[in-house]
Amino acid sequence: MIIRLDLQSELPIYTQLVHQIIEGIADGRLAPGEPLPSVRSLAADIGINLHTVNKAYSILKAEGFIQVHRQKGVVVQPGPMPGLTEEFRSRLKDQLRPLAAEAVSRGMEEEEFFRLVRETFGALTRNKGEG
Amino acid sequence: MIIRLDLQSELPIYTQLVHQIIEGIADGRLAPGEPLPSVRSLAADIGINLHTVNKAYSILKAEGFIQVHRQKGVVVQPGPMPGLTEEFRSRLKDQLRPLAAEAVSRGMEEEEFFRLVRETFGALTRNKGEG
Amino acid sequence: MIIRLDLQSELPIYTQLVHQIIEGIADGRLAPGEPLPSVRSLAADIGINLHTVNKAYSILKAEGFIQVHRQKGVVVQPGPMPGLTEEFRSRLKDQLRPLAAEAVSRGMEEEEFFRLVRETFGALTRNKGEG
Amino acid sequence: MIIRLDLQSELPIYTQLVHQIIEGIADGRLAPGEPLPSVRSLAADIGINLHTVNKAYSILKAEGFIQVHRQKGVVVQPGPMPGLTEEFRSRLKDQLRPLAAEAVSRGMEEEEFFRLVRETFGALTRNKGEG
DNA sequence: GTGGTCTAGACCACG
DNA sequence: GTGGTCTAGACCACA
Repeated sequence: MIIRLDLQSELPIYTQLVHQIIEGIADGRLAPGEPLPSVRSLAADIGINLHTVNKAYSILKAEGFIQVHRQKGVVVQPGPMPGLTEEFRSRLKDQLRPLAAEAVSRGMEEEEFFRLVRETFGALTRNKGEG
Repeated sequence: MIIRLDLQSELPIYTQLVHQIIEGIADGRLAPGEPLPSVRSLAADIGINLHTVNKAYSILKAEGFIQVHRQKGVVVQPGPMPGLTEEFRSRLKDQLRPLAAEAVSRGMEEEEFFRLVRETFGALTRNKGEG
Repeated sequence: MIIRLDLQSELPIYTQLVHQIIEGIADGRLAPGEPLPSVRSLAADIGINLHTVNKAYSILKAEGFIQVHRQKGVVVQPGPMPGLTEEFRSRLKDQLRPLAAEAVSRGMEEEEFFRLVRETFGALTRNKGEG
Repeated sequence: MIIRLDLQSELPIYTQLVHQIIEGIADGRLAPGEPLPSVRSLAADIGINLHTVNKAYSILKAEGFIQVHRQKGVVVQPGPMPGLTEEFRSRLKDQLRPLAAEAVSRGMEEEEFFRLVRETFGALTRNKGEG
């Protein structure tokens, strides 16, 4: 999978990495059980330190998106993905609120906001399973 | 306006402050031209550092959401609010993507995601102008 | 609080640190809301790297035993401590099992095993609140 | 005997194997003098590396829980099992302490802790000799 | 001054 | 070869 990083971004590299991998899982480019590159090789590939990759993997592991097998490697969670907990729904709403608020205060109509959301969501599910 | 801060949040306090004020503008609790508390009084009210309030106001001013007059104080932008630039649309999509991706990975249906977005957006516009 | 580390132990240093701090909370030497040393000063005090302390603090934070305030410092959880989840009970039993099994296979009587457990547990609660 | 392994566990596989066999001895499923599968067959049965089984057997042999004969194979210690050394008592207490401490911090009552210990211990001795 | 992030490089346990 | 741990040292955002 191709990883796109913006080293100038305000977002930490490991966060971008987490996002990219979750995105890969969401749109089907990363299938359950599929192996991920080792921390070393991924770090070398994208030109960052191995510890940064490690941190991203640790987060994904803690959240249940990937599994780390002892001294073997890393795979996309083959079993059930982390589910729709209330904690997640709550976090999602907390993160949507400032986005919606800025859109509203800039004068964005409900219609356009929904269109943007639909596009974003649709782009993930459209190709699902083809990857 | 009541400001809610989470001092343990990963989000910097000044960012939370920026969000809260934009939210206030979005839902109408803060009307154009309405005066905001001075840096000093707001800092004292919510028990945070002067610099923190200052940084939040600076960002809001730079983005055009408020005006800062040397003597007269701080007011919500009385003229045209910052508009729907392509830069904003692009940023909005970039920020929506990881949220949508995690929702999809966790098995959220399009329907529920839209419902959450609608709720969040609606909560802002429902009371608009009444505040 | 005095931290005792065994650098030769099979247990990672950060794990020992986590244990020591939880022990301090359990026996009352560390009261809710009490500040903990900064990562730098603690690392210097006990002669280890700041990252190792950081990892211990991160784990304690993730589990809810401490709070990390932005750019201020670290305090023992002032509110409700992490509770008695089923996940914890399950983990506790999983960790007790091999201990009990080795004791049994070495011929330890139930009576002595319980006595050891009672001593260990009692040593924590005996001085509670005097710390 | 059925061996249960968790390949995602933080515990090394060989440690899990050691635990399982000691547990088998403790609860009577493995009687003194009873033959154990060869390194090769056990490794094949549970689908792990030869070296891993070998390491587990080496530890069990070093501690005195099993005997390894060049040709005759591996048997559960037919003579006296490793006994209740002070070294073991000390290790046991060191391993119980962090468990008790976390339980106390999480607000577990002495009563429930003992109940869990009793259940765990009892589960081993209840069926002893029947296996 | 605080924690957060990132880099670089090392050694070890594991399988 | 893999991830896990530890060290050392640097820069930054935050308050």
